[in-house]
Amino acid sequence: MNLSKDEEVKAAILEAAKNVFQKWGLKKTTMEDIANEAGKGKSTLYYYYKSKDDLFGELTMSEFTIMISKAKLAIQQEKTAKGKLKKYISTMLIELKQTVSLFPLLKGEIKGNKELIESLLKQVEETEERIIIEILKQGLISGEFHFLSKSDLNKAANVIVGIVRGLELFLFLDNDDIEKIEIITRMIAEGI
Amino acid sequence: MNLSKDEEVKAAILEAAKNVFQKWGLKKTTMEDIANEAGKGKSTLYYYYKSKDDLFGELTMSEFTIMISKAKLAIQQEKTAKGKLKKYISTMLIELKQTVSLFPLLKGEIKGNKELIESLLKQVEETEERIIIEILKQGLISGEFHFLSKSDLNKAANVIVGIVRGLELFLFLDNDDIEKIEIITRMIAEGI
DNA sequence: TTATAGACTATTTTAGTTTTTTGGTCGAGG
DNA sequence: CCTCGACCAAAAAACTAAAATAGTCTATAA
Repeated sequence: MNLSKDEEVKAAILEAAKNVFQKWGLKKTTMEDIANEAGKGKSTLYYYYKSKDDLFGELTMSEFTIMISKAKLAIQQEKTAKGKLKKYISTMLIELKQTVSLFPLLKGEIKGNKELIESLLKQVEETEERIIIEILKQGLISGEFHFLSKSDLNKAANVIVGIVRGLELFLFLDNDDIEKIEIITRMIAEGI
Repeated sequence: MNLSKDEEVKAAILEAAKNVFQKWGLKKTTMEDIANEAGKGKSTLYYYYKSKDDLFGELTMSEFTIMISKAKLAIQQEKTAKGKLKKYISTMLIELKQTVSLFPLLKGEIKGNKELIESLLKQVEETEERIIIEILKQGLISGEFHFLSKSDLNKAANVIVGIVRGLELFLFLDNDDIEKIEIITRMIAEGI
């Protein structure tokens, strides 16, 4: 049961990091701030995470994983591919703003360690594309998508990720502006 | 005829500015660089532009105006609202990357003078929205847009600008990747 | 052995100062 | 009316010393 205990502490540290990031912003929080918030010594953090970058990376991916879980859950409750696509997009639009480390990353606000940043962005994009590809495949089989051809599938997924990313970052959505989200999802799924 | 001559020199200075911006990047070019490129004395620049910000602003809007002219020209050649919308989007996607000052501005790479930046962005967004609203109105009248209602018109235009902005900035389009652009425009106009 | 923390070090950031560059003005002159 | 060289004040870059911070090592308790 030691593994489980270990994971528990790691999660608690991530939670503490999330709290202080929210309070002070990413750039202004130190490892000691995180340690204090977690009620641990600073060196203890290094027992669980080999570097600050490592901790940041795991926090970011944890936030992303949670978002993806919510999206997948929402998708499951939809039968049609169009419904799934709509749910996916609206979930991502709503949830991303709640994240403290993923959102700044996608906005390009994070500076140091280009390799880490690139790797995180790559993982995120690939995961998103994979999910959308699955949805598109289903729609292709069911014949829901009138204008999508099999050969365009990957490119279409890539385009949709780009569209959603743009909307996430450039559309000022007041806390769930349901109307706008409805317009967006309908436009993509059904056309204007 | 002095006004015309005046405009000519102003345009030549903007052209010089564009050249050096392209060579050194916005941040690294000075008024003297621009003056040298234009073959003028630095103070002469100040006879035509009252400040560096003023010059930057006029260059940016000049690039934007050229883009908009191209888009409008392309739109004129289309009969249907859907056709116009497609042309508008593809023109903007292709042309923006060619700009040396508007593109960095939209990417958020420009730092100083918040007011100027905000004012430029506002002008750009409003102009884009106005054009799209006109197209949408036509489509509404002709009944081309199956899912668009009159009350959604402004929000829909806002959403489309957001979508296009996202694609401009996040989709890596190799010199006119016609296929992707076709997918994008079709997706927005016709749905998937 | 596992988990923790305190003391320590090496590296990075920051704050403060000096020097250089640059935006902008002025008056002279073609 | 248009252009420029000389000039100035303000901003930026370069440099440095001091402080903050990331990361390590060792001791210790469970």
